[in-house]
Amino acid sequence: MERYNFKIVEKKWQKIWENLKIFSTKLDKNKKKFYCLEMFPYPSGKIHMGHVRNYTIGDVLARYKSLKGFNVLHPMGWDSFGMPAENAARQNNLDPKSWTESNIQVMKSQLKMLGLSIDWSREISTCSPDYYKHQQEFFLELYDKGLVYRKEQYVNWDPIDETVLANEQVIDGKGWRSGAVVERKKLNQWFFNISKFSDDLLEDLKKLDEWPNKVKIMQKNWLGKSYGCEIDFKIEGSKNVVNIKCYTTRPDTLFGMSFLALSVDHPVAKYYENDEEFIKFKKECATTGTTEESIANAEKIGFKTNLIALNPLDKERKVPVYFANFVLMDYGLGAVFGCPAHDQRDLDFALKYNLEVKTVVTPDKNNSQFKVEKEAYTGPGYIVNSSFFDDFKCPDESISKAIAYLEKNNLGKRKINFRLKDWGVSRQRYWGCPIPIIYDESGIPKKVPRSMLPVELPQINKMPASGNPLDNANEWKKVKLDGKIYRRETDTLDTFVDSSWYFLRFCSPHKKDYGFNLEEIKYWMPVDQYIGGIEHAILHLLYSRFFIKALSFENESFNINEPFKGLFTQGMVCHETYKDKQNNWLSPDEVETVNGKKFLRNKLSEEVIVGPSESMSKSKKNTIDPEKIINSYGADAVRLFILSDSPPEKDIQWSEEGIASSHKFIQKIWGLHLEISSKIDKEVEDENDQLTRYTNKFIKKITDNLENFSYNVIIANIHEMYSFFSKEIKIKYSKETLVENYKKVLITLIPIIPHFAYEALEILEENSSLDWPSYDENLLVDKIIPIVIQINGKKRTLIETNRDISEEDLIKKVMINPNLKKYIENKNIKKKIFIKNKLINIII
RNA sequence: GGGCGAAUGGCGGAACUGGUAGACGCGCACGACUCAAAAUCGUGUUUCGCAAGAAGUGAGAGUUCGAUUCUCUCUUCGCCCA
Repeated sequence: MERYNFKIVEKKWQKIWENLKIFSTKLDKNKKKFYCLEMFPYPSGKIHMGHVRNYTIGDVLARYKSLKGFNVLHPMGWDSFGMPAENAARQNNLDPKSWTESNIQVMKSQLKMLGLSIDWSREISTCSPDYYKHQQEFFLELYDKGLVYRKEQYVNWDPIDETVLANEQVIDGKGWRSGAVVERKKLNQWFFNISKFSDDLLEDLKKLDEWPNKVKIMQKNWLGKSYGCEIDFKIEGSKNVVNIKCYTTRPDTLFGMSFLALSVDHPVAKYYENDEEFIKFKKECATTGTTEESIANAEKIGFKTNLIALNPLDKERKVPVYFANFVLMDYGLGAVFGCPAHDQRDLDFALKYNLEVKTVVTPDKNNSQFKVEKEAYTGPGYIVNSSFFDDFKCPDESISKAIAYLEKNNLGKRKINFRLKDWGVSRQRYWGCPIPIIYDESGIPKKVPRSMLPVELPQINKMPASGNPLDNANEWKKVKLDGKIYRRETDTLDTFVDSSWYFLRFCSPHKKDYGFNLEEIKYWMPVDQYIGGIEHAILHLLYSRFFIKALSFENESFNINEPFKGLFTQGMVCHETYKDKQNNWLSPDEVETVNGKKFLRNKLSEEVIVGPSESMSKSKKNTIDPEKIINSYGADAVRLFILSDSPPEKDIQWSEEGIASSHKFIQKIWGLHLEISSKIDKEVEDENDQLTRYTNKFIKKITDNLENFSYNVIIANIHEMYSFFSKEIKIKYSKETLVENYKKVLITLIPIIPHFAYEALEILEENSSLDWPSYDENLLVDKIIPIVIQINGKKRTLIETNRDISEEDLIKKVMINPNLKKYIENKNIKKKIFIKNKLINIII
């Protein structure tokens, strides 16, 4: 048998597809469009198995939709700005641009090896001025709409590297590279007013019925809408401070208040700026870090002021006012009242500073003895010890009645609050999109005129050891405009901005005067199916949704609400982990299997410690290089395996046995192919229709499973098809019948193993246009079917019988069935449950 | 601490709206080919049992003629938020 040579065949078809430009797409209003998009990669060096999985899943869908007759847009680009390029450039003594560009070349050729149906004529790269020019235009557009503003915010500052650190670069309060203790530093930064759209972002989630529920819930929690109340507290003890406003979601526990806590950044803090003790306390707070989690886990500490807050419901109750490290200025109003009995954080604080703990909610109305001591009670119940709030049902009734009371008496105001904060887009980095802003001598910002866009990054030869090169690019920083000298903004945009609109750019990638062509995005948008990792469930997807809303804000011609109609989140690719006796990680290449046990490849006497299968990562050395695998097994085998073992939304375990078996299977269907294509055409009398019936069912299964993303089941269907066909073709069929069915099967294989399928179709001299095969509903139903016979709900046997048999006729058959005799004989039949064409259950 | 999800053979997993549990693959066993091995092909493979049969989808209950599927309680694991 002639073996299938994937090396020749795959190269051949990739070349044909490229030369014929069959994947390049044009706007065609007569055809229904389908926009299939996978999250574009960061060009980090080489592709990894995660990319292979992501892009294979997308390619299956794109090729399927295209065979279905859709006008498919399936583009690819590069998310090519970002910190790794700066780090790599520092390490290798070169500049981020050339590092990035050479990575793109490598990864592009690797992606091409996979045989993806990508329209490469639409390729974009976010670090190209052709791309970021339009991003700068959008920035100015949002600026004009009042959606961009500047304010001071704290950043993590590394005093040794003289650089701003992202949260993930701060490890145990120290800079990841320098090890220096990170400081909190206030900087003027640019913000997008995403919180303006909080309600829209929340409301429109309801429309996204093709998104995983999980992602919608995560976004909902992130937006964090809460219904509460602003309460005005009268303050005694200072002539400067007469009142402080607090936001609370639990005004019903106001009678349990025993202190008021302020953020150290609260406006009231200015009266303590000269207090040495306060300065010391503020410094101590600064070491806790800026993430919500580190604040939550830190010990609760406070600084007692001389202020006294009056409980608005009972002026006789006066409580101390503290500054506390667990109150954040950017949530609510930077001030909260503490009710220790019903909030664990408040309770920790109260116990530390010996403050009153007054129980005001009881879980049980009849239990007057209930008293909170070491553990706050946050569950439902009834209000107690609260004067005219007593007996309110907690929480729903009590909260709404409390708010109503406070509003009526002018003590507070109903208020909705969101957890979502505005999006800080300034990054003190070189390798990002320059912010198109200049400052005059007095520091007043001014937009760079459109005619001067793009603001291009200055060329550098290598990254300096520390600091941002833009700060030192004196020539670049200086701008002459209308006879005046301006200084450029040296911050660049967060790379999440780059990826917030790239899907629009794909619709008109070559348009010079604007980021997109309205007619084209009206045809292509929204993305019908977006595919990527769950790690982007919140930020990237939320920012993209915001960006679309910001573009459509005050712009009626841009009437897109949501960028992604369907979302699919694929699982990770995992592999076993290996360690030697010295506890060093080993890569799969260093391990050899002998008789089911794993040994060191170069020292077969030493057994390897096999760890659990974990997501592939360089640090655990359990990565597999896709290029190597493609070279030894072929792209089709890789595609087949990456789809076969697990549902696409779950994690998959990469295994050597698995990929080898996929490769073998392709050889096996090639054998089937040779057998069918070499059949001699003979007259066949009385040909049965089993093959045609089977093919019909097969097409239905594949089609249904493609629609449901049950790609792993499709592979199982193909295995079944193989074994059915190999047996069935031994029975006499005319070549015509054989080829007709087999051809349909081959077309369904195109999305999965395209090179193989095209090669096989070509040998069959099938030059007609390729359309997704339809199935005949009539042929899906069999005339003879098995019916389950149950006695007392237990399956006893199967009876093969005509379809649509009546209950009476079936009972007759049951009665004479020898296997059933012993169960029914001399028994009283109490009841019969008959489900047509499925089963009969006889109760005795 | 809260939210969401999951749990099916030795392993990955399949099972339509409650109706034949374990498809398909891996692994394993046996057989064929071979001097032998690899490769390939064939057969078998939930557990207990020689068999008839019985048990069986994390544990326990419930609804139902019938539950992997629906409800409740619990256990373990994963993810997200804190």
